[in-house]
Amino acid sequence: MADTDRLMTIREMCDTYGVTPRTLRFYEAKELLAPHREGQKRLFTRRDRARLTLILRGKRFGFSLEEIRQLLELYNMGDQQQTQLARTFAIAQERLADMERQRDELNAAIADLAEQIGEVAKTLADMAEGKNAAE
Amino acid sequence: MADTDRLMTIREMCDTYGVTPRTLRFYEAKELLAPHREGQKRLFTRRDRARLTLILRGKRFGFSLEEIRQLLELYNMGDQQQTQLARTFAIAQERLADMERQRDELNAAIADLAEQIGEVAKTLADMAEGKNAAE
DNA sequence: CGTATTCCTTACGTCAACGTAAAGTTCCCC
DNA sequence: GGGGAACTTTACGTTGACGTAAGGAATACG
Repeated sequence: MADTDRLMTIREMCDTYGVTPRTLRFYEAKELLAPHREGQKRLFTRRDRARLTLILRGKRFGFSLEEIRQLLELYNMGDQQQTQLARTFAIAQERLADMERQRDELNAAIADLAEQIGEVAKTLADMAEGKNAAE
Repeated sequence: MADTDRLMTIREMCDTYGVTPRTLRFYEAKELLAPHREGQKRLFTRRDRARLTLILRGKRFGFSLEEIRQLLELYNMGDQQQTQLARTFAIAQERLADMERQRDELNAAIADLAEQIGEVAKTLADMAEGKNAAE
């Protein structure tokens, strides 16, 4: 357990997650991360690493950092006030619906693009046989 | 057929697709669209509309306008030179792979988020029963 | 005929998400 | 104790995708 609970320097974080120091400091400034300090040096906890994983995932889906920040609240609420919890719950449900819509559209676009590729593949095959496309 | 072949003004386009004039002019400047001109006014064809649909779709998946421009080439190649066709074909295959990866990640994230939401829903239900979350 | 609407071009402004450069600590090593 | 490695802060720069304002032309309306 000593391993997962290890505190990491900014450089270790960068190497592990493929980001720059600037990015980590930027996320801290935006209150997405909150590393500990030893003197003035940052030390990233297990919690920071879990959050960073979620941040990077969120980014791949086109969420803005601000949206991600709101989602992180959800992952972080054990026993808060009911009102705030319910509000974040609603936000998360909307995001989920968004993501499902996006997935559906993505699947449609994949099918679409695959079909186009198939046709181009045929054209290329014909050309390889020496046929002229203009015939 | 007079309907689908209708030429549309910039305002009709904006109303139909929910974009601003600036956006359409911007896409033209980036060579994503190529509307006809009547005097100096733009008239958008059926082809422009089809392309705009693809542009907007692409954007929802996080493709840059430049990437979208390259994809649009594919949708537009009937019989081009083999070299160029093959190159675009390769690009399209990479994009397709990207999209499939994105879909897979999206599905994982959806499952993830759905689970979190489920847990929060339980917490809310407990609270509604009057139980204290701290108990 | 005036003016109102809709279009146009040109060009500077903006916002997110960092990059990058400058200048200052802290700690380690020989 | 001089240097260099790894960290820090502050602050201006960059890129993509437009927004927005300024000023001009064409058509339509009362």
